[in-house]
Amino acid sequence: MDMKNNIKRLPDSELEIMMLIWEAKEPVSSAYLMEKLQGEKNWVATTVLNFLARLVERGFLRVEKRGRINIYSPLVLEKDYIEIESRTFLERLHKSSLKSFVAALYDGKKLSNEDAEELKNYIDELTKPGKSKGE
Amino acid sequence: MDMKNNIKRLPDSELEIMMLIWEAKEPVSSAYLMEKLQGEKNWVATTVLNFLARLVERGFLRVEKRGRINIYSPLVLEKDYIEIESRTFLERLHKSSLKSFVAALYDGKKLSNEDAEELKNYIDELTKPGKSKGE
DNA sequence: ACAGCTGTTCTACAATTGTAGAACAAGTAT
DNA sequence: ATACTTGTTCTACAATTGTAGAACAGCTGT
Repeated sequence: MDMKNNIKRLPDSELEIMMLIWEAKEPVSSAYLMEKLQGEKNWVATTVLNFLARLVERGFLRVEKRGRINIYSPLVLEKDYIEIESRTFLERLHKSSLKSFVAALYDGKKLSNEDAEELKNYIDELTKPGKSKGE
Repeated sequence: MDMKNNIKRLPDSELEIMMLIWEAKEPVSSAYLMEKLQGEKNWVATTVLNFLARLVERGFLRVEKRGRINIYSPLVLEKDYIEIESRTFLERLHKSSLKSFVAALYDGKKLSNEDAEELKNYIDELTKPGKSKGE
């Protein structure tokens, strides 16, 4: 119940692997990952396998041998990891100001008015009284 | 005019230094930085000086010798760096969905209703027709 | 002019990360 | 049973990052 606290930031490559595994919604084999990485990254098998091994060491993955092949499943929840990373990112680069974050994107023209609208509606939902999520 | 394109992500420590320099709004000495880092980090002088040297190599800082001491000024705009990092972060962890980002913070209870309100008002401003900044 | 002091630059080194060859082990085909 | 194939584990190594001692250079006080 405090496993969530010692989640440490992952290096880029390992995060990329984790994202694919989380996305899969179920335990995956390295073959599945190689498949998904087609075109994207041109990592040879051992490279990917090494990242997977490191993720296991870090406690991010659990590996289960099914015959000769390895099946990996996440031990850290995507939600938890993303939440922590998002918070620390906001803290480090925006002094925890979400407004500053949004402003940065908007200034860079990377946030369209449509995105802004969507977000506004979403926030409206969140802040609508009576709508207290969690229970 | 394309210096902005080869901005590369900084390692944590160097970013921390850059943030202080940007915040200063004017060229600073290493002494000033040591001052600011008091309590925060317990880096000895050479450590900080080394980070500064690396930032100069990377093209993030310009150094000007004033007598025996070094005065550093940013060559990369805070705005540009933050914008790029924010965009890539959103891309990598949230598939570019700002809504997903906000949801992560809110779920983690790290986004208070006040913050949400503030952001909503801000977005209202942004999307208010006629208010097209930039031209 | 000389000895100290102090900011700067060089050099060093361990840990981490990206990347992959070498070696190995467990099925598979014959 | 034997050789082949193929996923896995070991080992390796260069580049990057965090961290700082050693050496150096320019004031400063006497």
